Amino acid sequence: MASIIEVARLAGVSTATASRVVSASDYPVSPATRERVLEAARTLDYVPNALARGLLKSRVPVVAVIVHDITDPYFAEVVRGVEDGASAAGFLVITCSSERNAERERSYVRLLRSIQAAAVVFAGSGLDDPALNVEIERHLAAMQADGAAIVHLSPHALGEPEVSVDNAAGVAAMIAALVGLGHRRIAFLAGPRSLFVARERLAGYRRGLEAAAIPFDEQLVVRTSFDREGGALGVDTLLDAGTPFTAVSCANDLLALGVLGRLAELRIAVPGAVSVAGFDDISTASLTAPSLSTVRLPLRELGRRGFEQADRRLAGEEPERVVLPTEVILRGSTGAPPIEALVVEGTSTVPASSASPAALPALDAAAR
Amino acid sequence: MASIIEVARLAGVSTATASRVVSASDYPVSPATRERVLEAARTLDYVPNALARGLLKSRVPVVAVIVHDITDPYFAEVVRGVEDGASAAGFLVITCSSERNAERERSYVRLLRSIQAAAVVFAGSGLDDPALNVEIERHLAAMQADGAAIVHLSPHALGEPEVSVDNAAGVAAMIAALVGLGHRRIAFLAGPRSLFVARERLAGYRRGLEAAAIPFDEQLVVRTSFDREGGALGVDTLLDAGTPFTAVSCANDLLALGVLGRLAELRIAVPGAVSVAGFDDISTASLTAPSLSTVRLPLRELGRRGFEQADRRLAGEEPERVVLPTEVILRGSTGAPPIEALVVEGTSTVPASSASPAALPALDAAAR
DNA sequence: ACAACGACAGCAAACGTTTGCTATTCTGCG
DNA sequence: CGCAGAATAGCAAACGTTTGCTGTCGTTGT
Repeated sequence: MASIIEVARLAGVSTATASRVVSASDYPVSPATRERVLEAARTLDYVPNALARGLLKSRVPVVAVIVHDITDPYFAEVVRGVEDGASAAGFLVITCSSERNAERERSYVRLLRSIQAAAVVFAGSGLDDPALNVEIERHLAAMQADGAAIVHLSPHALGEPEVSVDNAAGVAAMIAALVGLGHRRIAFLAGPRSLFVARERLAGYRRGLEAAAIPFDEQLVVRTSFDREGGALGVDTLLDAGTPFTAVSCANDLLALGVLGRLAELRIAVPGAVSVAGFDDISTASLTAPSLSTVRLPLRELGRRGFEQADRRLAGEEPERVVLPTEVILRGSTGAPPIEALVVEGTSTVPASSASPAALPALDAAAR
Repeated sequence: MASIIEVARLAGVSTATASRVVSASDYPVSPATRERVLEAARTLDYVPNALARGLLKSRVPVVAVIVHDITDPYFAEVVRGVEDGASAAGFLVITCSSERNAERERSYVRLLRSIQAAAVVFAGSGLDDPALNVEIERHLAAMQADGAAIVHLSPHALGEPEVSVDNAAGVAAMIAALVGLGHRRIAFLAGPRSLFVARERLAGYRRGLEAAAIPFDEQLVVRTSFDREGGALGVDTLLDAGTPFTAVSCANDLLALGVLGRLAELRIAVPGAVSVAGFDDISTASLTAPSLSTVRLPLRELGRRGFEQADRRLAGEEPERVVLPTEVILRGSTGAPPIEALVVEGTSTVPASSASPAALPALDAAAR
């Protein structure tokens, strides 16, 4: 691998001059000399060594996006948004998937710090591992002190994200829509307790309930992992608990997909017996049977703004907090609650714990 | 950001000794000294500078995966496979999405070369831009000469991939399955002409036809982009051409998803009027309505083997070519062809170009 | 004709590591 | 008691850049 020294030698100039030519500095170099250097660089297939350069400049033109799970379409879409902006601005984007493992996240942050990445964008929320978070935050602080830009797209241990989506309002809006359809007993699959974003969405659920003057029932919220398995498991948990419900709202689409799957296995009609709603509007949502009602998040836009924010910081400008709006999309998986459920709800105010399973009359343990 | 010099000073040792401690070299250092250095490093929050280290060692413990499209589940799954292996071996994985843009791919390769990544895994096939490919190959050759491992998971400009999936056999098997169901007029959505992998799959289609002694009809293959839009467009093209068909086999699932969507819009029954088959078995495939028949690829395994291969090369061992098997998964989107079509096929051997549109009797331009 | 200045080129230091070699200390053995 | 040799520690060079400073022209203005 040719170095600038060889380029300089071949061009018959000093390394200083050669450097000034190849790095497109604004230092004056005569056209003739410049041409000779360029020619030499071409001949030798010269590629500047980013390490040496970064060593000196303490910054490498890379923006990293840290995601929880690279197979989750939510993150894929956000990454693409970041790419939209970053590539245009001459940065290269690298994606790091923590697999929801705080230790791995720590490793990535360390790597990024040690290669002096210009910016790191956290697409997912914090991981709630106190010990490791302390370390991660220390790295981030050090990077920021070094001039790097750190941007969060979700709530995290240290506070509010720079750019985000109004999760709580989104869920609340979906709850309102469900209530509008006639539902009163709405279960909520909240995702993992450890994810900040999951907590926000849960808060949205409570807020939505409150707005409709429906009492919160702990029995109706179940916490699982943020994936399809979690959704299936959630259905089982809900059914086992025996508390009646006519709709289940999920903290993300993957959960809802799992719910749909499990419900289909159990031959429970959607939306006939139970309505199902997701959150995120990943591309699969419109393809399922029935198609999934969900809350659309401007994911790509979120990524784009995330980069914008980073770029702004790099330029020394003040950050500017932005919250993107969401939109409820009603598709085939939601409908009016079954008649029996309405009757039960309408005629009595049975306490949740002792309510009859009238909302799902056809269901008993044997059916599963 | 504390450097090793400060650590050494604080510990009261030379940088050499400090380096030997923090880099876990096997050079002997007395326990007492070691402890002092470690303590100092902890106090100062020392993080080794990967740039300086890489500058000297000419290798950074990073394996990069280059994909075409980060939102494509196919690639996400492969990346995850690479991560499985790489993380275990102490490498960090970074994903670079070229967006099928050869120039961007070139930039990534340059970056990777210039940061001395230990390995780069190409998940997708080559991009068929001769000029840029020459440059990319030059970079790769230089990296390899430098000790980096380059692994291809798909056919590319310079030849066979180190690890791959038997694309042609997979498609051929699907064609055989379709033929087994009674289909004779099978269209093929081939994806873009410029993708090597698309060509392989098209070859599989021809081979499958040949095995069933069905003549190849150029009218039945349509080339589009490798995404949902391509699938929808493919349906339109096929219908416009007027050549009858009872099944459409797609070169990937995204195309098939697009086909399913467009067919639903046109109210053409699947599999009643047309059977649809995909390729890849992305996770969405089992969730659509009807669920998608497809060819399952061991994607995660592919990624895992890809890393294995890279690791082997890094260790100086000989590469070992491996081809992973595929499996046909028949779900709800395929079935027997409609009766009318069978009659037409059975009673006459009308040349393709003048065949009546009997295979899709309910269809005319007005319907769309 | 001379001073002053602008345009260009080169020297060498610095970035933060690793490592070959040399220097020092200590141990144990003859 | 002297010495070989093991066990440690340190010196300094090297990796490939960038850039402040200095030096050398040639040109312009008076």
